Amino acid sequence: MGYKYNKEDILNVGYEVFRKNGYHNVGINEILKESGIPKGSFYNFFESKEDFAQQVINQYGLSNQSLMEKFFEESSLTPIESLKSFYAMVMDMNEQDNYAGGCLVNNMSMEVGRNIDNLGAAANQHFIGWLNVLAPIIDKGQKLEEIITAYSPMELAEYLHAGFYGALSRTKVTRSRVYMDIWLDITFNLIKT
Amino acid sequence: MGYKYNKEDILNVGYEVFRKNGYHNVGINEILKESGIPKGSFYNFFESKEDFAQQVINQYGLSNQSLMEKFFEESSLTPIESLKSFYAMVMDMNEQDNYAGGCLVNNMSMEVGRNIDNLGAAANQHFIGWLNVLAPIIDKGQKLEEIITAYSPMELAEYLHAGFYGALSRTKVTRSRVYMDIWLDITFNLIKT
DNA sequence: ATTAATAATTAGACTGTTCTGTTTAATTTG
DNA sequence: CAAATTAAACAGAACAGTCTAATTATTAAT
Repeated sequence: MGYKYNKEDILNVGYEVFRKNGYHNVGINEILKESGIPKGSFYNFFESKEDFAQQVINQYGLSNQSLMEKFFEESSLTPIESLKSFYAMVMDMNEQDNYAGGCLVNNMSMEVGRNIDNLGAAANQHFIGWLNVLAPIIDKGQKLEEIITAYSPMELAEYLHAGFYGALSRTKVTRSRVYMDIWLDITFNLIKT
Repeated sequence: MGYKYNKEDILNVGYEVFRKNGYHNVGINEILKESGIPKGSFYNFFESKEDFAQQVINQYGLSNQSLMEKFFEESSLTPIESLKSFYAMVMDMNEQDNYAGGCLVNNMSMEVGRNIDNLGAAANQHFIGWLNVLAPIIDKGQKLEEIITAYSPMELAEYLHAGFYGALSRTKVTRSRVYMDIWLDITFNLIKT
């Protein structure tokens, strides 16, 4: 028999709350209230708010990477179509969320990436992990002559990554997916052979 | 003779501090300390922290729009080269800043754009203002057959805008302009005819 | 198997600091 | 002298984190 609470439940609450409300805008008490655990238990599991946030980032970063790997493994489409359908799926998820949260790792990276070194480094590490999932798919697409070869797979992966997050961030204030859809259309028209 | 302090000095301090450290991470006391004014004077000029931040956003948003307009007016390059050199200039400025702050309006839009409506709306308004500076230049480039015509000037403006901010945000955690430079190269190769 | 000892977890009151914003009085300007 | 501004003490709430005690789970001994 385990104890009453477990870390993962608290991390999941942290994920949702941080993603929607940011880091400095969220107090520990909000995490406690949402997860129903008392303060003593929280500080038994986590050293500090910063340590907690780092574990939240790591949990989401790794689970998102698994999701990406699984998506591309299971996809029966060609590389470029597979990539496009991946972004379309993420965009659908964001629409269902009413464009409220965006990506936790990107939000954290922007808000505290330069002020809290550990959190910035964690965010960057997961970005690199995700890019390393994209690059081999792009490589395949290039070898199949679906995707332009003027740039390396990693360069194009960064290009997709940056463009997508730029477009995603626009949805936060426009509350519309219009330009995110256009981003997808333009990007995949431009990188195809 | 005016009084001892004026709003613009305080707004400039707010610009620098908010840009580098965010909104919720910055207390009024930090603004007071940096600008050397007492609390009473601050609340004489501004209704609240939120009101202050909104005026900071508006001042920077408008001044950046003027800077853009002036840049393109004075540029002797062709439209597409003019656009590219504009982004190169902004990238240089960001490098000189050691990738520490990024764009105030974008940062605010990301951190509080969805939680503090007034600030989100202000950020979005300035984004639209900037896009409306870019679009006519893109239009000219299309008419000169320098730029692809498959997408409208506004669509391409959003594409540049989103991609640039995505690439810019990457510099915050990588502390390197490598992929920002690659973004510039890829983007302008892809949108040229 | 039961019990005793130990370790981990739960619980929430409490601390000291920082937060935004208020208030009242002094000072400066037109 | 009247209005605007300056000045800083003050208030109340929220903040991250600590502390002591209680309960619960695990391990060791019998």
